[in-house]
Amino acid sequence: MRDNSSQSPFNREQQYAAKRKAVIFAAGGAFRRRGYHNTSMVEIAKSLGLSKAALYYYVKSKEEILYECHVIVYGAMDVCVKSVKGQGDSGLEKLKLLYGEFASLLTRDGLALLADVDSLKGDFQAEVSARRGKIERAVTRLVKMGMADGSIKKADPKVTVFFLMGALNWMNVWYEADGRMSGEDIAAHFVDQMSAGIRA
Amino acid sequence: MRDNSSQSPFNREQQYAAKRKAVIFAAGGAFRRRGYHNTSMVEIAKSLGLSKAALYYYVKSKEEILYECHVIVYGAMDVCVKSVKGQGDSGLEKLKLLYGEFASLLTRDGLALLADVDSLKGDFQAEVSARRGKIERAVTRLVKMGMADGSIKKADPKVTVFFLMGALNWMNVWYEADGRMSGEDIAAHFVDQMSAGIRA
DNA sequence: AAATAATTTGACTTTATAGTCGAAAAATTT
DNA sequence: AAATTTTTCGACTATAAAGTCAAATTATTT
Repeated sequence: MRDNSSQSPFNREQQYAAKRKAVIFAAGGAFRRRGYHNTSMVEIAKSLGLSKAALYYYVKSKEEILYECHVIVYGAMDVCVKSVKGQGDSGLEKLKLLYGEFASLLTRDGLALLADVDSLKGDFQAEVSARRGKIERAVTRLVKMGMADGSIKKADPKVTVFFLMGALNWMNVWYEADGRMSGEDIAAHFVDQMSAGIRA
Repeated sequence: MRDNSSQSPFNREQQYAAKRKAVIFAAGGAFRRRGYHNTSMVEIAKSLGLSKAALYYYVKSKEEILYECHVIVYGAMDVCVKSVKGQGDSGLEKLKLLYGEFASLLTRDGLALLADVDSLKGDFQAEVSARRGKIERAVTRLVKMGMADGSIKKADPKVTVFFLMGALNWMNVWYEADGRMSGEDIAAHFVDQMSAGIRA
């Protein structure tokens, strides 16, 4: 009885977790491209070479997949928020760093800010809304800080944030890693256009 | 036998058209708020004090409603494109005028740029995509013009346009005519933030 | 007020797809 | 290689919501 419990390719739990993640990412990509309700469980299964029933060995429901997609992205965004803590001298500089992290996040790893929050019910929707709110508040905080320290032009903070988060959210619709332009180049462009729009 | 054929409240065709429009706008508002697939025909009907069956006296299918919603918005945007023709001295000035028209359009009349293009099939989707493409090209044209005449900072035109159209498209998600800020104020803010972002 | 036309409805059918389940197949352990 | 556990699947059920239709209701015309 060898103990393989910690060596990756032989570890049951890790294998399971990796496959579950593959299911969620395959689904997430399809959700981004065609929308949650326009993607069936059968299509997700086929894209992985599985039957629909096999999917339910890894997830409880289709809604749970959508929930996990959101949680993964907001988790990654939380990491961004932390990673820029303490960096940047002004509100604007801080915001540029954070926004750049967000933009490159969304051009990597197949992660996407899905819009389908309304397809979630009850606790799922509540938690996802809360996490989105948290991110939005982090951004708003920096915007207000910038307005206070004179690095960002004074204006309604909420609308300012909606504008720049909108541009980010819309990436799902058009961004495909098609090689025409690298994710980092797009991220750099976004930081430029965003910051020029609000600079004092 | 009086001839009422042209007096509005007694004209059959106009009555029918007005009611059909009410159906489409009620549905469009719900689609914007909760999404196409999260809105049932029964809900649309109830919001108008009708039964579901009555809806089908005015429209052929749910998909037709979504199609019409798109057509109405792109029609209104086409009008905007025409209305700013010949105005503005530089590419940037022209773009500001057009963008302002778009923004105030979307804060009036319950019109919204719906994202659910993928829920349309075949010809419906083809036509809506074509019309969206047309608008996008009109905007891109102005951006390129501005880059050529020196009023807009040189950068990748496509990404530049995606950014500013994204901010516009995202309005659906957050904008409610709740009085906190007037549509015109929001439109003015959007023009400012957009133009500052790309000005040479 | 009878006849005709427009509008609406309740009850029904159809359809797409989410989700279940017992058993088979594959991998792992003894 | 037998036993056990993990993974997969075919065939099924359940369900929500779209769409239909004949008949009832309401409005309009004669």
